[in-house]
Amino acid sequence: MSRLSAHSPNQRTLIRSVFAVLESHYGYFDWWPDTPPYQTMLGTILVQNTNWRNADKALNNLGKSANNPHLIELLPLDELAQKIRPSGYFNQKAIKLKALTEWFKVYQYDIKQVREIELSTLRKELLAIKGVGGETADAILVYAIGKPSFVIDAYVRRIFERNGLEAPKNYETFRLLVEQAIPADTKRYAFYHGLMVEHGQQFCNKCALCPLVSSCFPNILFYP
DNA sequence: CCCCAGGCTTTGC
DNA sequence: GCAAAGCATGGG
Repeated sequence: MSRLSAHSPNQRTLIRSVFAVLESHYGYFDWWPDTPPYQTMLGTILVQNTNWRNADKALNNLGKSANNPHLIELLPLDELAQKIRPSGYFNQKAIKLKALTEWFKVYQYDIKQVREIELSTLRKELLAIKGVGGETADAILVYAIGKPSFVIDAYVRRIFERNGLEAPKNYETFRLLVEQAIPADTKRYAFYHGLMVEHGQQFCNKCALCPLVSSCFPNILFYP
């Protein structure tokens, strides 16, 4: 299979085509729907390098605290760690949840105040939080805050690489590339990332090729 | 027993 | 600036 190198003129076309194929196959769905913003933020930390099943167990263990930053603030660190045990790395993640909550407190735990802030400013603030890297920051931005920042995760990388894209190794470079290929829109960014996860989870991660898209690849590569 | 899952920070070169 | 180690549980 031929690969499109970085800065190839067809690079963005390939990206758009992959999304188009997935969208036509799976149709629209509302991914991560109706989850309260604070709980969504906690979820982005808890799911780091684990599966959603384990992250969800941790959220359930938190009970009402999962959507109440005041309760998380009052919860002793070691108790918090024990509750989130199923998500793995629980000692580190407990510290991360505390740090994230401290950041939220600056805005009086009010998501509306957060949404007043400009995207680039918020992104810098989030990246400054201990335990929040690029992917987590973008997930918080798009799913909890509602800003158009595209999440680059293992699924996005894997699927694009298997479909001929020479994906930038650097996170920021990759994110900007995808964002240049798609109009900035929160709902669309959320949905397209959801498509990647949906598709990635339906196929064996060890497969050399991604069955659905690779079979469509000959038809979409040279599509204008 | 092995490997993997929607990362991030720290350390060492 | 990049590679490697460390963090830890649950499921196949």
